[in-house]
Amino acid sequence: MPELPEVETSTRGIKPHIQGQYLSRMVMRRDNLRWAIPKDELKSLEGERLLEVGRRGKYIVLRFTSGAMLIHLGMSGNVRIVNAGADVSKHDHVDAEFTNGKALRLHDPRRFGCWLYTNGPIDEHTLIKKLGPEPLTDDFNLDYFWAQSRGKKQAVKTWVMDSHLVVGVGNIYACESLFLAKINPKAVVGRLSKKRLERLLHTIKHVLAAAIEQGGTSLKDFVGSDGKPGYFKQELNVYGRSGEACTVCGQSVKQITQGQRSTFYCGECQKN
DNA sequence: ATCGCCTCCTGCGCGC
DNA sequence: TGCGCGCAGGAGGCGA
Repeated sequence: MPELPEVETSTRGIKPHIQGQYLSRMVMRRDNLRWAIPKDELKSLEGERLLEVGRRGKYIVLRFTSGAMLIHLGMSGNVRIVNAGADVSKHDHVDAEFTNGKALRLHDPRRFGCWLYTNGPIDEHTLIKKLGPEPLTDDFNLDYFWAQSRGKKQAVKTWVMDSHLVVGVGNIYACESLFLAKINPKAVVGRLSKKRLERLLHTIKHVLAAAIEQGGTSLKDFVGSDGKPGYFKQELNVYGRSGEACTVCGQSVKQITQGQRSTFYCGECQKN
């Protein structure tokens, strides 16, 4: 589902409605998503003020006075602002209701997402502390990217999708970044030149920034927090275009499988 | 340490 | 119309 631009768009969308508000009630309609929902801990935040709505990687972070909530949308999740108590549809698993009458609602058919609690420093949470740098910050730079690449025998496509290397590069943006950098997704990371890694670094930043600018990619499940779809899909060069003409050279776009995920690329533009 | 495979789950589009 | 199949935006965990 959502890749980083979608999560960022969601975060920005929900923020003005709930940041600074007081949590009135947690409504949890299931016991678990990917992991158990820590109901008692989440309920312990009722009455507290939501100090900040933020994002780390693909986690939406809601920071309260004595603890925080970490929300991940998995493959099929979305969050939106509804009126507290609004009609519930299938797969609306959790609502966080606020005293202004609004609620943050998580909808996630496949339930690969999660809604967790932590009362320690957010950066030290088990799932957060191992995450790589944010792609749009200077922490994600050529020195780092180059150093991480040396000695790696992995294919570059699966490597850039590892959130421990850099967060936020999902299947769509990995394919699109490699296309724009003219690098074959099967290329072995440790054998890529610094020049090519520099190009990839820049295309990743560019593609993610452009996607955020446009409100995320609109595929099946993604709906922004205001209910409007994103508009990036029309700009995709290779993702989901198997058999169609490459936008640059006209050759048929190829589809292969890497790490149990589909990879789309142009055999002509991305020869090596 | 590194890598690749498996897994969680529902929904949708396709071919028959 | 119905059924079975394959595939879908993530990523932790495991075994080799």
